[in-house]
Amino acid sequence: MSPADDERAFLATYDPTAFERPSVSVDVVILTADDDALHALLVRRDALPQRGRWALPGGFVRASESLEEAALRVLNDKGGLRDVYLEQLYTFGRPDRDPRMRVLSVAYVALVAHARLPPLAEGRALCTLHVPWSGEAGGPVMVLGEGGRPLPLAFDHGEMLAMAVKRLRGKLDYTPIGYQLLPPHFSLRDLQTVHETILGRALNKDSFRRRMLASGELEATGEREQAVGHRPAELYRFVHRSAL
Amino acid sequence: MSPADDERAFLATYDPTAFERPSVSVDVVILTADDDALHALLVRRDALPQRGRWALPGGFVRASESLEEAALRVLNDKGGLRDVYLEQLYTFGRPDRDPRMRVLSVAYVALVAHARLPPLAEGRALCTLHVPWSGEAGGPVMVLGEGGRPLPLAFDHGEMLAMAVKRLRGKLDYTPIGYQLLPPHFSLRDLQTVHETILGRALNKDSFRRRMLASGELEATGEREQAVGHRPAELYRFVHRSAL
DNA sequence: TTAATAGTGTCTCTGAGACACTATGTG
DNA sequence: CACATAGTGTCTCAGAGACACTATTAA
Repeated sequence: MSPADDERAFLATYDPTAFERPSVSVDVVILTADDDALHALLVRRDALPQRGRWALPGGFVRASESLEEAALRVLNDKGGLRDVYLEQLYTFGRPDRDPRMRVLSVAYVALVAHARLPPLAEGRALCTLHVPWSGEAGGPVMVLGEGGRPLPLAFDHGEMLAMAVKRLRGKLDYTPIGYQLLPPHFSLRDLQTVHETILGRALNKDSFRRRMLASGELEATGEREQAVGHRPAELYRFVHRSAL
Repeated sequence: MSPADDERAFLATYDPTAFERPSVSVDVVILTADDDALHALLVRRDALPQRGRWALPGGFVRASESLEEAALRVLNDKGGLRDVYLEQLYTFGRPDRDPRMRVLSVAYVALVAHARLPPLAEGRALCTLHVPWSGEAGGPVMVLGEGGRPLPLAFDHGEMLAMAVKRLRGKLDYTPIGYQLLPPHFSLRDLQTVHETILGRALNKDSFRRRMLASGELEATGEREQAVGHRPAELYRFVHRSAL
């Protein structure tokens, strides 16, 4: 019998139920920047468990789809979002993280320009993130709702939000990823504000300009800001570096 | 009925089989540096599927254990290793990545000093990694066995190895994580060699020394190298920074 | 004209690379 | 002694911060 026949014969008799299997979901941290603050799209749970608490949009992974496809589906179904930056974050697997049963959750981060967010359906909200630590130290984050009150988060979704911010801060050191949170054309000031919002600290204007322009990833569009009460800034777009 | 009662009543009637569930495994990239090269501990599969190919040590996640506990169990059972650096890497979930059934795999990276590796059991090997790309560009890696011949890898384990190297290279820019691959006391030359091995390029000696000593994470032990044919280097140990 | 921000030119400071020089072990 | 590598002192260069100065728009 050839090795290929071996494989076929084996697979025909294999029992896939021999090991206990957990449920697997994806949860997506959908981040936006506006008004000098980071916001995340959260969904109020109206089903048990954890009814009334706020959760990241998520869903169970279907048998035929990859993890990333599941995350894209969640983005589309729960946020009405397509073609956004999406990156796998971390997989959470504490046995007791969901009281119903064993559920692993693969967390993703998505970045969306504020203007691209469709109107929010009932039970959804853009909640403001408060990050009380600097750099990539990590730690808990607080999420404020409409009235500025802290919102109770479901499951370990607070951890996921915190890790998303941490990851983003790390990436910003070597990637101008902030443009994912801006419209296609933006001023350098806009970009700096986004970076400052993510990092939670002020940046040096001159140095920021120099770094961004030297990166070769920005291209002047020739357009300028409209109707601002001062000298309008030139608008730039992002271009992907040809080779490094 | 109180919210807490609601939760209890709900959980009592919840059907955990309502969604299809994949199997979940952990695979651990156990890395070591020796002879100016990175090595990974691989296991030759003698069961189907993919019999004869080389795989990362791994195992299915049990119902009662967290992902990290599963990875620690794999380290102990398949590598005889305890108290090593361990970090979650990425979760691989292509629906067809295992021909038996849907298996998600949460990959971990472990770093082990070469001297701490116990003798290898039958069917295990320390295989040399060849990384044909520089920086964090990413790309495929080649794994060489005893005779220097490329080994066929099982499933998507080549991707896991490549991502482990990529992650490690990224971390090295801001963490002297290389000490995890060295004995407790080591010379600066040893540390530099490890960093060069991981990065795949030569580093400036003076600058490396300055950076390491300035980081505040190294402490001179007062000991020196023994029986080298030249001036012996001072040995250092790592200390965890108190505050940043 | 004034207010406000965009954008530039330049000085300084710091960290990395380069390199020469000294120190200290073995044979 | 020669030799090899550890470790230091110092020059140069590049990038970041600081800051003053010019440019350009709306009101």
